[in-house]
Amino acid sequence: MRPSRKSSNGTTKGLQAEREPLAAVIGGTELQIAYRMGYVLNFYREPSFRRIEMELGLTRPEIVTLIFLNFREGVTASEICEFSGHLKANISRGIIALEKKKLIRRAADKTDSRRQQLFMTAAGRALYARYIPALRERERAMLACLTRAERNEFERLLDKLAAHVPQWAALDEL
Amino acid sequence: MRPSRKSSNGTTKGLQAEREPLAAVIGGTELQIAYRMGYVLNFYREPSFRRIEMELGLTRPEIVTLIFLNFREGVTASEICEFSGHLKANISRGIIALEKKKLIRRAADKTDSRRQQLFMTAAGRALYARYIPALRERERAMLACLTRAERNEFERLLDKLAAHVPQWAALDEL
DNA sequence: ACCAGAAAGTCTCATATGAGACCATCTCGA
DNA sequence: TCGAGATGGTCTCATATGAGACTTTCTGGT
Repeated sequence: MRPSRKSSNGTTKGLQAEREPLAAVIGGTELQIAYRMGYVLNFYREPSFRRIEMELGLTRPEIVTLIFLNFREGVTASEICEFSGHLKANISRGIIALEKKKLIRRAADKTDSRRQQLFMTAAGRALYARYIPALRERERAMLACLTRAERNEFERLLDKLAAHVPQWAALDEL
Repeated sequence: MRPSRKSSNGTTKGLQAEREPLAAVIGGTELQIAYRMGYVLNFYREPSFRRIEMELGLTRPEIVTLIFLNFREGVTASEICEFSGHLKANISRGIIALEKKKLIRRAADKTDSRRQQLFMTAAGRALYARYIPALRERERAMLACLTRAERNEFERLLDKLAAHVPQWAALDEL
């Protein structure tokens, strides 16, 4: 499932109500919780990411790579894959592109010459600084309807869910 | 951000621990809550969807369209866009493909000849029945680590977030 | 010390997707 | 009643993506 549009023309009117209360539609599918997570997340993430893609000429793997590098320099491509969920082919392409644009640089890992550690350049840091505020602000807006206590609880539950991902993510039968 | 791989070879070992506790990485980016939502959701959604894509030869818009139709017949393309987050061009293509495969049928809306209402065929229902159990089961697995009370609370918070989406989703400045 | 298999990263190919133009129909105000 | 603009849906084009083959390097068991 991919994100959401403003009806593709500029309004979000359709969301407000009209023929059915929103809740009726949202809760309608069988996958209640998963669907809602996707619904909220899509509206948060997609418009911002698309904007970054268009205005700064970055692909998603590139955007995500810079986010990870900002968090910790020296990270490798496969670590980014592991935690971003992008396919390694795409992260690889993104890294090549980022290096070409001088936004990151690579250094062979001394202990394992297959790996290459990644580092931001000043230009990379500058570009990152141009798009991250909007993402932060939009996250804030998304959560604004929750009380502080609710937000804390929501985060706690998400942490718990995230910590348990390894227990079921590998179950391909599902 | 798109989903997650099993390191691309078949194991999920990298997730378990190794160089850093998972939590350190997960919580590392600035966008704590948004990132975690994406992380969990990706591991839930992507493997299942990819499997459906490959085994049943459906695209994502097609999968989603069948899910919506199962919930309510007679829905139109733009309604599916509105709540699924897919672009209308893609839903349109999906609908055309689904009709070609005889999984749905279309009927012009009498009151507005631009719109066309969509209905599942028996074959569509049968195909839907083939993939939905795995999605349900995987959602169950994802939530299994929560107590019943936590799950209820999580759902309540998601509902609240979803209900407030219209208040900020349109803010393009963000 | 060796070899089978795993892991990191790159590449190719086919395809699904995003952007946006386009057409037809509808709506609403003057 | 007319015309401007909104809306539903389709199409085209360029591009990002998924699948998976491939190379090189590392690892663990014998």
